[in-house]
Amino acid sequence: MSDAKFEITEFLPYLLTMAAEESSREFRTYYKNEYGMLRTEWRVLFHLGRYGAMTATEMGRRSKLHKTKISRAVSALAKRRFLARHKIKADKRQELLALTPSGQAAYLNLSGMAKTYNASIIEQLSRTEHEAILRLLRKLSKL
Amino acid sequence: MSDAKFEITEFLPYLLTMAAEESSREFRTYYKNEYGMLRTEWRVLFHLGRYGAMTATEMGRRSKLHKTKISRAVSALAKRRFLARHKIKADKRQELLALTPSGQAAYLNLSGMAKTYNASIIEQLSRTEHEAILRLLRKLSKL
DNA sequence: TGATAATAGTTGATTTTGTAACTAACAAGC
DNA sequence: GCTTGTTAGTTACAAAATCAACTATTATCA
Repeated sequence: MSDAKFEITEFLPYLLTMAAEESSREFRTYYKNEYGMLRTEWRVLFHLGRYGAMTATEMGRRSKLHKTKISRAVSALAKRRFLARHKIKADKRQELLALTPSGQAAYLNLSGMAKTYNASIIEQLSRTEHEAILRLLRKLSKL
Repeated sequence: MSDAKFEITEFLPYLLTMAAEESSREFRTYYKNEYGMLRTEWRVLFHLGRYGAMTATEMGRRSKLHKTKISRAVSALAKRRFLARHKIKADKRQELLALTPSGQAAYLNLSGMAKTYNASIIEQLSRTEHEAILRLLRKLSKL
């Protein structure tokens, strides 16, 4: 950088956005073509599959998705029977969201693909690079 | 990773998206609050400021933005007099886009802020980390 | 108790994006 | 010239994201 003109390819928000879009776009074909899911739906599915049944609020806390996005994703997934809503007796406002068997199957399939896809990116990096990148991304994304 | 359960915080498309959103969100306040710009508009402004006047097609090639996005951003910037369109005699389909003085001023201000903002992120990293990250991001974003 | 506030989740209106179709101008070949 | 194909850029419509307002329920506390 020093005092040369500022290049956009040095600007991290820009680079991150491009890299995120590119890598997400590629993975998107899996959940979109095979299950007709949107990204938010895939994320909700993932969270339920990976961390078990939870309420929408808990989902929001974990996934950092806005409640309206979650609400719509849950409706879409419920309509296609990937998840079911269960009433909670103690509090009628809440409902427990849980994957159905076909939701489970979709989760297993997609998360397997995610793992493979991820590995294919990571194998291009050295161990040190990989660790540095995870550290930075986690810090930046405030996870 | 090995054979433990796959965590979403290891999944690069997810981490990149979160980090991109977080870092972009923060910078967005600058061009949004002070100039009422959208991200695409800021990018167009940046490209004109940094690389000089060019046509919309050339802008698309450099910025990797879709022509409809560029078209709309240019309209918005032209309406607010940040840029002006100049006819090209040799080809009536094209027009040269160039910043006006107030567009120049906005560019100088915002790119200065971008540089500072970027430096504040980078200073948290070692030189090796910084280089590793730039390399990965440029590779992933296919720049 | 009963009034007020807070929480869970949904819905609607507005804005922004994405995709495709379109118009106008130029290029190439006959 | 005339037909066909390309290219530059805009517009229209659909999909999605964002933000605010809303309903229903539970919590707080005088």
